[in-house]
Amino acid sequence: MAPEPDNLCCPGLADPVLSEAGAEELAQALKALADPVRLRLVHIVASAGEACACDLPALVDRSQPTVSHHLSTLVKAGILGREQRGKWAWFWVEADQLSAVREALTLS
Amino acid sequence: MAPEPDNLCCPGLADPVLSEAGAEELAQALKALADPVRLRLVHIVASAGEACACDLPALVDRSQPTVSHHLSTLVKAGILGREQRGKWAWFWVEADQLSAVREALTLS
DNA sequence: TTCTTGTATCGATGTTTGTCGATACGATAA
DNA sequence: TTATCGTATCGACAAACATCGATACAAGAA
Repeated sequence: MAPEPDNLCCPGLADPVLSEAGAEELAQALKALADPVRLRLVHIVASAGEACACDLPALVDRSQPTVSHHLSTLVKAGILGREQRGKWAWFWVEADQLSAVREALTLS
Repeated sequence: MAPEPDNLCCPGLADPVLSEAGAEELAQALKALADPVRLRLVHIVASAGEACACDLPALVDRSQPTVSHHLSTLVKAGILGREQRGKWAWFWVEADQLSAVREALTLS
């Protein structure tokens, strides 16, 4: 396959541009965004500034448990913030985290 | 759950910011990027400008079929370009597609 | 406290996905 | 042509995931 273990055919190919750990972390954030329902949830919340969970199942046409699971995924990934207000759960977009993902996708 | 079918508790929540089809398409591109091995492949290729497939299995520590499968996923998503040169397959980053993904992640 | 209601968790299921060994395809070399 | 070698495809398998119904939890209302 390759000519030699450490005599690569392409120059500059040995530099660890993106570490294994860094790739794992970025992939985790991208995975949270790489679902059509979650993308729509993020856009809906972003366009409203804030949104309470009560409206979201109807807007994305999914069951309440499914939406809850997706929201929890997005919160865990740091893309959405969450706050309980009375009996309602409110969500907003963590713009910084989204920017970080965007910038991590900027290659040299 | 929600107060009324079309009397939402949050203003501006009914606008279809991101269509279902648009979400599906963007999710597809993000899914192609949302894997640590594929992310490292993209970064390796980007840092070298071009890379032939021969070196990549060793650099990402995966078998040749696995790397071939990942490269094919990235090419299908439009993130990598591919050209056969003699018996070697060469890859490069399609910067435009990557920029498009980045921009699609910019909310308002 | 008891009742009501919004949200999260549990359990199950069908689908997708990352991975590899074996094998087929393709292009150069002999 | 035949042999060699780089790459893609096939088949299989385990792990991850999206989804939902049922149920548990939590917070206000009565």
